[in-house]
Amino acid sequence: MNGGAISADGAESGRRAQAKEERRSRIVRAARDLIRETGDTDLSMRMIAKRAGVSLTTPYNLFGSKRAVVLAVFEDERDFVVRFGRLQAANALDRIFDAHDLGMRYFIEDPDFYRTLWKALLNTQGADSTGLATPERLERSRAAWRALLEAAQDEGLLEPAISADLLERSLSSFANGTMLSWAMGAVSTEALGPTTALGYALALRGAATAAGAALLQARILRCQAQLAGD
Amino acid sequence: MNGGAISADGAESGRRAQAKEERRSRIVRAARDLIRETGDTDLSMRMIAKRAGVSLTTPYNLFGSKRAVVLAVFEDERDFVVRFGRLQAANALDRIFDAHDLGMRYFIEDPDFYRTLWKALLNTQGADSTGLATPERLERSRAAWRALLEAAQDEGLLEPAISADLLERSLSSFANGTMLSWAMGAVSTEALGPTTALGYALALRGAATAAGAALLQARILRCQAQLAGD
DNA sequence: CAGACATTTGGAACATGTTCCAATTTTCGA
DNA sequence: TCGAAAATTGGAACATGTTCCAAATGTCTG
Repeated sequence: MNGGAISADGAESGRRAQAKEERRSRIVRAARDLIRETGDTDLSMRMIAKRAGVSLTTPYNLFGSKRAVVLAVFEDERDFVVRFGRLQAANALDRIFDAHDLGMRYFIEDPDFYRTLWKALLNTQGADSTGLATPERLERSRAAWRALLEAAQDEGLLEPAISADLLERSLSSFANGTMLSWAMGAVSTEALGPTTALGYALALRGAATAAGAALLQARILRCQAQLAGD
Repeated sequence: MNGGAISADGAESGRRAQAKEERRSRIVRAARDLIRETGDTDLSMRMIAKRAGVSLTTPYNLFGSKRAVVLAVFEDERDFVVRFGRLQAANALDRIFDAHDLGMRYFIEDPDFYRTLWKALLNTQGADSTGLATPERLERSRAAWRALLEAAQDEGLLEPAISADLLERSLSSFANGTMLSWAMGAVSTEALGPTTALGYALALRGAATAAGAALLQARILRCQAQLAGD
């Protein structure tokens, strides 16, 4: 029944599975290129299929919906969590903002591309509506952030009485809200970085010890100054 | 050229304008009723038009797009800013959370309705993509929040060094992000209130004076306790 | 090698948002 | 009251996401 062996890392190696995998990535690449070249326009399933050299029904077999294809493009572009561990900053709070910078860089360096992606991901016509990331991806990312927050607690910069889990949720909600405004055009690309950083700093300072609060106060004022030049 | 006189409050009184106004509200009402009765299903322009007793093209003449119709439904339901001024709480911070409760109540009391509305508003297919509110509405609401924040500064609960305008933006982004998660199903309706309140409290505490921080700390722990029962 | 199986393929079909158009109705100004 | 202007109307049309189907293609198992 199960064609082909399954190797250690879960990748199937049968010829059938391999061909399927190749079709998958051809579709993802086609979608990515179309967005890169034409933005929103021509990002239709018929176009994607034509570009990928497959039939219109194939993306539906492999992904299920247009939204799922776009989500695959999104996650394909972001090897975010991988670089997450390599943050060098001295204290945990600075590492948090370095991580934030890391994440923001994608959007700032390629705004048109990611804006299109985001807008497409917001379309929740289908019943499933799997959020803005694959469950596994989401969990990995959340765990990484939680680790940073817990480190900050261990270093005595954040109050241990405030749940790192809930704090992570708050930061993530804040980021999503700002991205939403950005995708809709209410926040400019230049303001995106400082705006999210300010929100992070405020929320973190709300959970900070005296030592942490001092560090964050400086950052808040810096973000404010950046945003003042508008 | 301009048919009919224009009365003081901007409402036109000519027969033509009156008929148009009535068609407008018939369409909005039809859309509202359809959402109430069937949720997402059957919320098509053809259905709305049929229910409103107008032709399919009329909503496009009067509103421009389906999204604009839904936005009109949304704003029709929320006389939010009106009740905003009548908040009684002793200190400005409590008034902020009362206002927050006021706003949340809509969503919590009628989750299906508002979830559908939100999901429809997220669809930014058209080029215009006017955000989540009419510009005038948005500005009125922002001004009301700003006033509350400035009152808190005047009462010595929030630091005056932190811009009330930017703080308002942060709170609003946070609310939008949480609503987004809620609309997509990642946050339950029961958790919606405490989750947004927690985010507000954290961000406000990040901008608070010592006096304000103490008040907010208590609220943060209360929200946390509410969310722990999951 | 041959048959069983899994997938892809074309193609049609459906509902949808949106636009265009000519014909019609309704209102307004003189 | 009459003609001009401003809508609405009905209908068709288009592109889209999505689903369905029978036929074809390729792959695995015995």
